[in-house]
Amino acid sequence: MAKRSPKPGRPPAQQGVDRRQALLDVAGPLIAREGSDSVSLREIARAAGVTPALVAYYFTNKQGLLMALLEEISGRVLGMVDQVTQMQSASVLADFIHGYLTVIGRAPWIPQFIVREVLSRETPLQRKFIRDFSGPALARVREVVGRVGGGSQLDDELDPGLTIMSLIGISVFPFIAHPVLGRLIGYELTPQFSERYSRHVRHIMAQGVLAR
Amino acid sequence: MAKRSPKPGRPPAQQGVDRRQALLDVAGPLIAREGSDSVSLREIARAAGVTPALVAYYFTNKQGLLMALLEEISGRVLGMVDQVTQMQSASVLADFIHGYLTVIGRAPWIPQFIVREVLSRETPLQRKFIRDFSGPALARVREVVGRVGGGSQLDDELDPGLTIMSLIGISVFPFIAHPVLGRLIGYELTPQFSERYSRHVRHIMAQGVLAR
DNA sequence: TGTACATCAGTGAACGCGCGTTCACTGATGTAC
DNA sequence: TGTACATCAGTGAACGCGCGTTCACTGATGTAC
Repeated sequence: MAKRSPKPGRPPAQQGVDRRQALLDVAGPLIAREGSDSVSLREIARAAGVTPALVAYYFTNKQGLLMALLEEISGRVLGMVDQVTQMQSASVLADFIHGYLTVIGRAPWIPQFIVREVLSRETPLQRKFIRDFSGPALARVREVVGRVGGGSQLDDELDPGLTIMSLIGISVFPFIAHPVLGRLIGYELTPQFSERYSRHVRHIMAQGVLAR
Repeated sequence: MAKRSPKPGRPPAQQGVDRRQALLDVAGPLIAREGSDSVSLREIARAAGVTPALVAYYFTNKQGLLMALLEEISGRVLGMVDQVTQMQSASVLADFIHGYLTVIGRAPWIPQFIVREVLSRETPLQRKFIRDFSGPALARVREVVGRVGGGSQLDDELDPGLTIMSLIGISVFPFIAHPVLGRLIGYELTPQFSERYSRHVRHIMAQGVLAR
C-alpha cells in the first residue's frame, strides 16, 4: 500500500527513498507490457506510490519518462557491448550473445519495451535510439562479426547484415513472445532460462553461422 | 480524397465498394504500426473514407474490429500451414519457413500486429489467438518438427520447443524491426526480400538445426 | 408493370469519461550570518 | 547556537481535449401483391 501523506507541503525526508528511480522501476515493465499509450500516468504513479504530477516534476512530461527509460536501457546494453568487445576472447560472437542474454535475463521487459515504443513509430524516441544506441552498437557488432571469433569466420554464403539481424531476432524472441509461448512451450523469464537459451542459440550459431 | 456524401440517408449502391473490407484493409497496417490504443477510430475511418460510426455498425466496437483482423490473419497463416503439412515433401521444415515468409511477405504488417496486440497483454484477443490459432498451429508444427524433413532429423542436442521458438523468431524479426533496421542494414519489406531472407534462414537451419 | 412497405447501409451530432498537463501552494530542508 | 530566508520536494485540484460509443434519423433498395 502506498501511504498517503496526511498533510500538505514538503514531506519529511525519508532515507533510502528515491521517487524518481521508483517511477522508472515501475514504469519500465508496465509500459513494456501495455504500451505507453495504454498505461496512464495515474496508473504508473499509483504503482510507484506517488502523484502523477511528480512525473512532470522529474521528467517534464510522459515523453520525458520514456526518454529516461531508454537511456537506462542503452546504458546497460552498451556497457555490456563494450565489455565484450574488449575481452578479445576466442569467440566474441558467442560472448556477445551470452552477454546480451544475461542483460535481458535480468530485465526481461527490455525487448518488449524496445519493440513497442521504439521500433515501429517514427518518434523522437526512435531518433534517440538510432543516434545514441543502435548506430554505435551495430557498428561495434559489425566489427565483431567481421573478425568473428578472432579466428573463425562467417560462413561466406551468409550476408553479414542478415546474419546480425537473425542473431538479434533469435535471441530476443522468447522474451517478446513469452506471455503466449511461455505457456505453450513451458518456460519462465528467469536468469536460468536466459542461460539455457543462450546455450541453445550459441549451439545453433556455431553450426549454422560460422564457417566450417 | 474520400468524397463526402452530400445528402443524408442511405447512399446509392456503388459497385465494387466494400466498406467493411476497406476498414479491415486500412486498419491492419495502421494498428500494426501505431498500436490499437494510439490509433483512433476516427483516424481509421478517415483513411477508409468512412464514418467512425461505421465501425460500430460492422464490428460492434473497436475490439470487434481487432477480432476480425485476427481472424483474417489466422485464416491466411493456418491455410498455409495446412498446405505445407499436406505436401509431404522431403523438407517440410524448410517448406514451412518458406511458406510462412511468403505469407508475411505479402502482408508485412502481420508480425507487428501480433506482437503489439496479441502477445503481451492478457486480453480477449490473446485468448482467441491461443484457442483458435497458436494452439492448433503449434501442434501441427510440432508434428512436423518431430518427423523433420520426413527423413532428416533434429540435432538431438537441441530442445524441440526452443528450436521452434528460434525459428519463428528468426523468421519474424526483420519484419518487426524494419522501421529501424531497414535503414541501418538496408532492406525493404517486399516479397523479394522475403524470398531472399527465406533462403538465408533455411541455410542457417539446414546447418544449425538439422542433425548432420 | 406499379405501388406500398419493410429492411438495409450509413450518417451526424452528441454523450460522458479519462487522459496529460498545469499551476498555485505548502511545509521541510539547507544556508548565511 | 539561533534566527531569517531561499530553495527544494512534492501535492491536489482543475483545465481542455480527444476518445469510444450511442442513437435517432434518412433515403435507397428489395420484396410482395
